[in-house]
Amino acid sequence: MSPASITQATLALGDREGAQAMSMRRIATELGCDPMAIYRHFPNREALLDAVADAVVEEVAVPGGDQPWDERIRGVLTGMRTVALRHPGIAGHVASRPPLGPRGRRVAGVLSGALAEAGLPPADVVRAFQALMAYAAAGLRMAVDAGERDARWQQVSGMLDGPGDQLPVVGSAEQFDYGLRLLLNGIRLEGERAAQAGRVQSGQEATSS
Amino acid sequence: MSPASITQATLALGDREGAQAMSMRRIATELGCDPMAIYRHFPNREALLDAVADAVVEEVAVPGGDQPWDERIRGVLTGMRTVALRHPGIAGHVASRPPLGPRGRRVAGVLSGALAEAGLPPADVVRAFQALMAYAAAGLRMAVDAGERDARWQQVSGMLDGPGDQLPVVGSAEQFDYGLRLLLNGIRLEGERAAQAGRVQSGQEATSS
DNA sequence: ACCTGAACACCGTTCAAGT
DNA sequence: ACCTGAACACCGTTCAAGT
Repeated sequence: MSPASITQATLALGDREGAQAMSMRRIATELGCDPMAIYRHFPNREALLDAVADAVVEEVAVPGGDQPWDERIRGVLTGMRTVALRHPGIAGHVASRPPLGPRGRRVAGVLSGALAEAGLPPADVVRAFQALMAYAAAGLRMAVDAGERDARWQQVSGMLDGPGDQLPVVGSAEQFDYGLRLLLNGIRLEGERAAQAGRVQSGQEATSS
Repeated sequence: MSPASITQATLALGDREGAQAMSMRRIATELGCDPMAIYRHFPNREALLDAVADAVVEEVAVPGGDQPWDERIRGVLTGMRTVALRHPGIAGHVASRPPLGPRGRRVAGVLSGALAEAGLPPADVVRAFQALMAYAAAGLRMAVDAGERDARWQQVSGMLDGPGDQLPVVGSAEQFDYGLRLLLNGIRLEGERAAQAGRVQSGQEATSS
């Protein structure tokens, strides 16, 4: 009985039987102990789920620094999505929180480094970081909901009278990539503007209108 | 006792005492009836919350068609955020679902119309629509969480060693607007590319490389 | 036939009683 | 001092019993 063993058992239970199986009582049954024993290692259920989410984030492969900044952002965010979807029980919790556990900071570091390299000033790095995390969380949640919760997102496609059957599935990887491309395009533009403004301010003339 | 009166009572209760006050039992107490009476008008709790969310979406002002497409998107999405935050009890539920109730379709119509006007082909209208809804939901959720749930998002600013105190507050309107600008910039670029590709395909030459 | 409320199968967490 | 499990204060929903 340690924080790590409780975390692992909770993750396994969620993988096997879904999010609502991860109750303190069911987890205790899985561990063969009293529900109250868990409270000796975690202050409450939320703290335990945070630990499980952080364990999942550890599986995300961090792209090497040799790749261009946009590829690093794409890699780390699609990695988070893929890894979380391998663990359906905890995916919803991963989506609802920033990756700020000990393991999650690695991910945050990649993102902020890449955004700085894109040319964003420090204040905008924070803004863009939060926008990316928000988008990644929502994309993950759509994927989770599409699988388990309802068919309502499916109606969206029907409403917007596009080319019928060939529309991207809601919450799909392709759908996720498209939104990410929009954001990365927007970030690239912001970075270029900031670089140009910097050049003008330092006395050099801009080369294009 | 009608669906509408139950919906209104639930909304008022949530506004006054928060999300977790909206239990079937508390709602029944508010209405002065048996909890089971509600089930004669709604199949389950989720359906009731959907109705409450839809009632809130009705308050969103739909921008006039004379405004440019990006202003219409900005207007309708910030409107959803503002209106939802006026009703903190149900805001989390609004964030977790697409606005597909009878009233929500108005919002969906504005977005898809604006995206088509931006020059996106039909399949991309659906993709961009979903990306925008995902971002709006996540931004709303950040605002809700920042207020009620935890201070963890606040740590983000601290980690990314920006200019200390002057960083945008997590979940703030300013933060929301920044991410929206990134997306709208990305959409504008996509629309221009699609227009250019269309021109090339129809035999006209592109004017720039 | 319609309506009610007792009962079922759960929750997370507290706290007093045991070792 | 440490640990346990009974108990508290709730859930959403079913269903049998009443009118």
